[in-house]
Amino acid sequence: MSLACASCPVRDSAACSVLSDEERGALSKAGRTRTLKRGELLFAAGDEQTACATLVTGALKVCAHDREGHEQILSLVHPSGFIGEMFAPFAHHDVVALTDSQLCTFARVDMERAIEDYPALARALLRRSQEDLHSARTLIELTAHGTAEARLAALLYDFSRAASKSPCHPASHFELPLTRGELANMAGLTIETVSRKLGELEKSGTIRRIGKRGIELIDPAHLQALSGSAEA
Amino acid sequence: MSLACASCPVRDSAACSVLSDEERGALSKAGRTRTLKRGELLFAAGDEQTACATLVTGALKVCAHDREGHEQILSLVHPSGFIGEMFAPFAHHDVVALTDSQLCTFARVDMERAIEDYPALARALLRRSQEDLHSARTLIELTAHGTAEARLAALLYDFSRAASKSPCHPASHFELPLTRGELANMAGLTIETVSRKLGELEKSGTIRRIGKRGIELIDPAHLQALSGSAEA
DNA sequence: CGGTTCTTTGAAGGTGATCAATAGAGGTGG
DNA sequence: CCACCTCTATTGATCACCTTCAAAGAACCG
Repeated sequence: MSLACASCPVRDSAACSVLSDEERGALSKAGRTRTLKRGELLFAAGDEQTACATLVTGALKVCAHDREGHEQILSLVHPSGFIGEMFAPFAHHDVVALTDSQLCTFARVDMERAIEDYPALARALLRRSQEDLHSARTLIELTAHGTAEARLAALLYDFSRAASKSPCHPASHFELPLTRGELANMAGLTIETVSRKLGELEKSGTIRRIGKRGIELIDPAHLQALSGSAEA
Repeated sequence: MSLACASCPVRDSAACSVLSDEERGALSKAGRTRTLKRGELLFAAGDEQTACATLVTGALKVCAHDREGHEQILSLVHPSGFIGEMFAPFAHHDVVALTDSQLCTFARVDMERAIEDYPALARALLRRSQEDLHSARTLIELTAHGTAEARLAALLYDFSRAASKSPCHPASHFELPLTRGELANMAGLTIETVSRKLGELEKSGTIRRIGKRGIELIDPAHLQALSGSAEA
């Protein structure tokens, strides 16, 4: 294997985990590892020769830009996530590293062939795509309604669950992969409002800020209540 | 064939269009047609025995509800669209008919079997799922930023393109499948603001309202300019 | 025609955006 | 090691926009 699949941290969770060792070995020959530093661009909107990739370590954001250059974050990608618009003639969005990251990249033609050769891979990608769809809809739910406080609470609660290993219980401490500006962007607010509301959440004893990026959940139930979410 | 595939209006565009006639015939034996009247529920959030469906005629909305009962529209489904969370243990969202609709429904187990038996179907659903993902992200882009006018303009422009047969040029006249309240919901605004802004768009000569649901685009370029979108 | 629902229009108030300045963190080079 | 610079975050004051509350008008259906 040209890629270090044997020691890959996402070998049991990425899309390729459904392949047998031989199949995975064959696919890995077509792939290339790549490392990105924080802020580096993986794919650019408009690229015609788009590739796909599985994120191994780090974090990415998928974002659009309006014609005035304002950025809108559409999705975050965590390890074992798959990125790539395999059926579009060109990439619609930029993909940027939020932190230093490692990936497996594949040329589009190779991935197309792999999907035809390995039906299980197509099913795995279908499953992943539907999960991405669900995440996108969750983000719609967060940003469409409610006050600034509710949106921020919902976003933080969502992140705390993403950071947790158990799917239901939120992590009590986590590091935001985002700057304040990116947080504001996702919540549809301004930096200043986010800063103020975080301060209020801290004063009310709901969270505690640790350094610039760290968040400790002191009262997760209250955070969830503020978010107005319908989850149990 | 138990379903009228031969005369189905979406036989060349739905996911099942990738199947051969015999394959489609076999699948259709497992499916059932269903008609819904405006407002009827197809799937309810929390349903454990979820099914899937292809929309043949009409229009659907996918929506979530927060604990106070407020609805949030997450997606619209047009004919040939596929609905169903095939990998989730239960449905996350309600699916409701916006107008009288016809569908082909399939039990989950039958669709799972079909995906395994017909790899081309899995690929078709993957493609469709990625398109749905792109639509969801477009909606995020619409609702996250900009003024009320920009959001409404973007939404209307999006609908006009969906109503058009040619993928790029907007339809000059179309019927909204949504009430004012649903429009407001999708744009993240109130009914009153939508009503006011529609009035302003009409006074400025950008659109014309025809009856309660009809919209005529008088100045599509201006509408697009107001939307702040990055499209060419 | 009366009832219900949806839409339009009006006036007041609040929430978050904007503008502006300060403070802190991280990095580089002297 | 510290000075310096840049980038990010916090805090404050003002204002505009949208929401909220309220009522009247229009469409639909019995």
